[in-house]
Amino acid sequence: MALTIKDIAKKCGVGVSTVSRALNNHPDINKETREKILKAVEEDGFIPNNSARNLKRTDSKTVAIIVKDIDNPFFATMMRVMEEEIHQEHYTFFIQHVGDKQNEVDAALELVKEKRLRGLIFLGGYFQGQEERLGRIKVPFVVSTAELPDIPDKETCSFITIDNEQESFYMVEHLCKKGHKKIAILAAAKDDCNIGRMRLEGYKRALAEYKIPLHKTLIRHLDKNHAEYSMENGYQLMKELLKEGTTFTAVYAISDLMAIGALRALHEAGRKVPEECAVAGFDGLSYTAYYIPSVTTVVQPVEEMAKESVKSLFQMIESKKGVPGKILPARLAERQSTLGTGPNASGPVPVYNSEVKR
Amino acid sequence: MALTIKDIAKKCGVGVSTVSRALNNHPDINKETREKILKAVEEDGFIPNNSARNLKRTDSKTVAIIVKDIDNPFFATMMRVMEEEIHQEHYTFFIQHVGDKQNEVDAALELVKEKRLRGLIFLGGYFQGQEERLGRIKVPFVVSTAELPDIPDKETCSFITIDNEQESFYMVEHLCKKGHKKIAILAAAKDDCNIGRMRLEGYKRALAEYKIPLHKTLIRHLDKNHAEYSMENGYQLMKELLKEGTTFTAVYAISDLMAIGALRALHEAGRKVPEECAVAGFDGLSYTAYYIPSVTTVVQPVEEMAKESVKSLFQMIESKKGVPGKILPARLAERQSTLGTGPNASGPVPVYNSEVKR
DNA sequence: TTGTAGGCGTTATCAG
DNA sequence: CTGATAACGCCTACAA
Repeated sequence: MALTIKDIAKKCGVGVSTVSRALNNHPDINKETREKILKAVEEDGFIPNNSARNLKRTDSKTVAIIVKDIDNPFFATMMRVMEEEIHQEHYTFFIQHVGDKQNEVDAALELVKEKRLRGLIFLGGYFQGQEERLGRIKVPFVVSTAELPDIPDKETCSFITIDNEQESFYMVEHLCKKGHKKIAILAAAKDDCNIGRMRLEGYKRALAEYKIPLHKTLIRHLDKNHAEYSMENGYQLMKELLKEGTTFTAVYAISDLMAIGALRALHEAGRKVPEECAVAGFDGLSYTAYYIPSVTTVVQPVEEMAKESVKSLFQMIESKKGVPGKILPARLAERQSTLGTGPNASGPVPVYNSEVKR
Repeated sequence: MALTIKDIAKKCGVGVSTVSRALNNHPDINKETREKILKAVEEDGFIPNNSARNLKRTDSKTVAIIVKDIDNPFFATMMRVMEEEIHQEHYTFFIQHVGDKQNEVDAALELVKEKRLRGLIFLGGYFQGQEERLGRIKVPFVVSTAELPDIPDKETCSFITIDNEQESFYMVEHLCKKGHKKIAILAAAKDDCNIGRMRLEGYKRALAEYKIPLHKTLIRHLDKNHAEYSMENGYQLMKELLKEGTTFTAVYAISDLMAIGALRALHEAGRKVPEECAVAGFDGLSYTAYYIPSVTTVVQPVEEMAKESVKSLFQMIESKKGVPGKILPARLAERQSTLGTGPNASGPVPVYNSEVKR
């Protein structure tokens, strides 16, 4: 079997507790003893068994991030920022992925027990209908980039998100103000009841407010079986729309990836963007700033969301009280894909746009 | 304290071992007893403590993936494929991220002990000079998308990668064959000794083979302090090059992200691609197929690499013998960004390219 | 089929 | 400052 603390103790002629003290930087230990032990540890390549440690420990100064959707293109950034913030608090942390079929709350429940977590952050996931389960999590947690339902008997939880409906509304309003009246939307699958639906709602509300009738053929839903907000799916949706020949002067994709797929499809069909058709996305992926044409989009405040998530978590850990959820404002970045478009446009579309903020 | 197996036992009026048996689907247990127990477990929301389990267990049917660089854009795909493959073997698995400063091998060593892993896969990372440490990993492991140095006293390890130098060579050769003589390269930081250097070597060799003298000003290195292969860094590098006014007819970026940054910079400078300048990348990110113009690149066999990694791992787990490392061929995808370019070009550049394979 | 007891590798407690 | 020893929660002989 592998090396244990006992072996080290024996080798150094000390008791196991002394070794443990050396390993954990306890103050009450002779300097030389400590060094002798650490040297032996180094030499033999001894590694303490974390399972045993966690089993015994009550306190861990550890938090975890539970990530539901690896693919989500801005989770990488969020994780990096969270990592920094958590380290600043002198906590250790780790990231746990949960698969498509796994339940994120179950994973959390296990982890809290296993690792003696002080708190955790959910990155993505879907929590409607999981109230009861969530209530079982005994440590504070924050749901990041997703809505959190009300949880009976649970105080120390919070959420950070943006107002998907409202931001979506702003985007469509932006198009309306330019005078667009035929605005197609590349939306989520029909039965979606997550952010996809919210963004669609925003679209509908904006049109209503601007007295533009809804055209069913301009609302394109993803297929149930290909429901990812991917470039490929955006591409396909756009192609179908083009094939049908319905007129439209603007396309709003509920995700940047879909917008890019759409742009590709438009390009291949010979439709010039933005001159002949405006295109807008949602999310604020950095890709969109580099695309040609650069893509108008709703930029999610990624860094801030990450920071606020961590902040809320530690607030709860320290105060043992809940903190209210936060809805952060996003930023509409107008880029070339909608520039100078629409009946209300005044001048020609600028050809180059180094001046457009990336 | 939280619920334990004892509480459940007491509640059901049985012994702890019976509960354990129910929990672990042991065959020798009365059906009704089992159901009674499971019902109680469900009711109380009991969750076994994994630390205790792992401590006791010797064997776990678990493998782990250790990911070094969250940002790497094709790791997401690789992870998904690996996940599928590992599940097919009826193993459980999890993904562990290690931070920039953390050492991946140390993380592995800990994990093996803690979770009683049967094997693990490193995704990314850097292993030169870590031979001794790697030798301490007592279970089989595979290094994916990175080189593995020779490890004394360690049989059951392997690697999966592509030949970065050779593939890079092919890409540059491709440009040479088109008649390009002034080929700029956007390369890694000067002191890079990883894939960045290999790709640069391939560039040099290709030029040598085609009797094209090296122009120092055409070799643009990333700055040490901004060494990521990012769009932003590619953009900056390209801008500098353009500013200097050196002539070139093609740009080869050692990563797709940098290529896209470069394309953006060229666009903003009014240089038409591919008409006035060819651009090529490396990696095969799906994004390149949707960019306008679509980007010629070296497509890494992502799926295959993932599958082969898992395959090799299980081969080693089962046979307890090492398997030789594999170097997989990549595919050069010619797309619009180099189409019909160079002195040897025959016709005009096609305007649309729905026919170009995405 | 079920219960009891011992031990997995640590850490915490408490004497020394 | 140091060393025994009892947990931590679970699994697994072994006995019943």
